[in-house]
Amino acid sequence: MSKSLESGINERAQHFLKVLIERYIRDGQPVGSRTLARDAGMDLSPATVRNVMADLEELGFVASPHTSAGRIPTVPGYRFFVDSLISLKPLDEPEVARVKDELGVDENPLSVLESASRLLSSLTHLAGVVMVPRRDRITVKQVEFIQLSSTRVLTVLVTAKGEVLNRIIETSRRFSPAELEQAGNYLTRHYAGRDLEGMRAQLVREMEDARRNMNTVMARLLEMADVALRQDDRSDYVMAGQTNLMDFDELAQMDRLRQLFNAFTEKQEILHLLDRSLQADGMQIFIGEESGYMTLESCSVITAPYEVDDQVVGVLGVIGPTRMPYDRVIPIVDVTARLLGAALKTR
Amino acid sequence: MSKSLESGINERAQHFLKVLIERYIRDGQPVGSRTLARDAGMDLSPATVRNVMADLEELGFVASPHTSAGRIPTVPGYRFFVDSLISLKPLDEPEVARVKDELGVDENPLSVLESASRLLSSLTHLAGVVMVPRRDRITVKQVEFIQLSSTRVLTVLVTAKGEVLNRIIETSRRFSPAELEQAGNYLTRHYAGRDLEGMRAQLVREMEDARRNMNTVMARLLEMADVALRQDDRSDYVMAGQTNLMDFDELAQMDRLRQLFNAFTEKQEILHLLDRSLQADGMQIFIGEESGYMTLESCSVITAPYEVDDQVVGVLGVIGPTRMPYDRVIPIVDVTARLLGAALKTR
DNA sequence: GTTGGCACTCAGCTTGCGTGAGTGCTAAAT
DNA sequence: ATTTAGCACTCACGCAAGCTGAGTGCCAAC
Repeated sequence: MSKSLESGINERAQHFLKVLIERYIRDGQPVGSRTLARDAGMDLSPATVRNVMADLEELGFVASPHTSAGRIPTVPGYRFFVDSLISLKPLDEPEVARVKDELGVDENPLSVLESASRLLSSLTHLAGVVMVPRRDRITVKQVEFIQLSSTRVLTVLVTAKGEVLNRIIETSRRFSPAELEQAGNYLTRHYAGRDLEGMRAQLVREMEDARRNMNTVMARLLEMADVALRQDDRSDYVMAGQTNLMDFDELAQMDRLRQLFNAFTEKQEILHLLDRSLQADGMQIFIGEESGYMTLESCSVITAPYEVDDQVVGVLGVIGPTRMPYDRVIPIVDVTARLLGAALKTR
Repeated sequence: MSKSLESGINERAQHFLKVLIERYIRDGQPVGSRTLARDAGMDLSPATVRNVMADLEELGFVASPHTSAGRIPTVPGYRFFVDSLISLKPLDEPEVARVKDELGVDENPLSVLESASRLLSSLTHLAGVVMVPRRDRITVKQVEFIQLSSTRVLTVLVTAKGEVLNRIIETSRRFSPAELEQAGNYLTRHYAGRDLEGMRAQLVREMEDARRNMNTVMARLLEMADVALRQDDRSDYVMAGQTNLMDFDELAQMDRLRQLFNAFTEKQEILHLLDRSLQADGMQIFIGEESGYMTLESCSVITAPYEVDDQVVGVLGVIGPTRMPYDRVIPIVDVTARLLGAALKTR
């Protein structure tokens, strides 16, 4: 209607939106024109602010829960805020030190992940989540085969970091212990230092060779190894601080909370979301309904990928109510992701 | 005071208490004299019932939340009820069949446990919990040692059921692959079929022998094996249906719920309780504060040990509000424990 | 020992009222 | 043309009053 509207959202309106959202995030109350006029520090009267608010409401950035309530941000409002208005509050030195420290102490890779999710939840007072690294980028140091029964063979993969992966495979034919040992030694000798994916590719090539040279025993053994490597442990995550979410009154209704906690134990929905974030590299922010899951209604999810040796191997993040302190949370997720990557680096 | 009181609690009073508790469990409302008079089916007037109630209150079996409210059971009331008054409602055929069925389908021992806890929670609408079996009673079929580095050896124990246990041990001395293989073969040959405990006992004896005969290499190897077997995986449990507990209004306050869910993720408190139940064999019922944990205030826990080949290897049970249908839940826990034992039996 | 009657209690619901925070609109001021 | 003051209006929320119903304890009669 008015000319200033046609040109979209002007400087001043943006400033008001920013202040409004910051205020709302701080104390969870709808923000009225009086308060906002004071907070914005621009020496304007509440009446003027009301005009601006009306514009912002028209544009869909804010809404009022009822006629005489003041305004709260909408999802598009938050979106615009995090995309264009936010001033991030980086962690201070002691905090960074703490993250480094707590990620450093442990040997066992799994408990490093657990520390990370505990850190995320305790720094943000939200729920922290860390996807376990994809294994196919992990380097293998040693391969052993152990006969379990006439048709079952246990494959033991030892990773460079000293983790041990077990895989049981059914074989069509019985192998002698000597053959198995030989196969293990062969793989260890020729493949050590490669990641699973690399091993698999190489294996396929050698299988061709063996078949051409009519070395059927070798071909069979390689085939078996291929099956073992192909078995992808389906992805998983570790989580901490779920109960933090009980403190937010926007999630205080039992049915909402129940849905949410069910999603946490079912895992697949969260896992799917994490996987999407893994594809789209870089930090991801899902605000409210944006994630597309009913269970995460009125929740926001912030994720960041973490990399080991310049390879993205997983994502981590936090889950909390839409009304969360993005300016603090985003740097926390970011830093944790970086430092987790560093902590997982081959020692 | 009155003559009937001195002689403790008489037949009729017991009947009233039973009916009252059944009624209260059914619909969660304090039970008044009028209702109780009707329910008890003894053709007595409310006034008479009131007299009896006054006696029961004096004895501490019931209490009234406020002056004009009717009575609800106290913890001692529930206690007396489950010890002396309860009429259990056994599962019907289809239900037993369902339990058998769902415990039977899976191969993997861990997912059998998960099925069990899911079953418990879905049959009772409470939270189901299953402790993972103690390993030291489990029979070992095969032992292998794999050199990881100069001082680290991976022990692979294959159980009779095809489970694989990994243990990494630090050794004081370097062993050759041949020595390790020999040791593995030796243990597999001489110890296969025994449980971990049995192996450990035998091992100690042979170590003595070896030392006497100055066979130091053998002594060292046996020592190493001893370390591997001694490593107890600390106990753990699987749980299902936690969110069921959100439906009970006696647990609907956020702080209570939060404490409870924290206890579920912390694990040690629950674990300790399960362990106590494991010591005291037979079914255990902890009502409200009886368990001694603040976090389980106004919760009851019902556990039963499950056995494989006449050996108690673990416990399972349910956690729910004090006001739970004990008459249904007790048989469910009982049957599930029996059938889980059967499902885990060596095939 | 059992019962009816009676006075009493008290949680919970409804109703009405006042208050305060906030709005939109209009007309005047800058 | 923007900003502001003023005004009427809306509505959640809190509070007190009042009513109702379920229930009790006690007493006197059966």
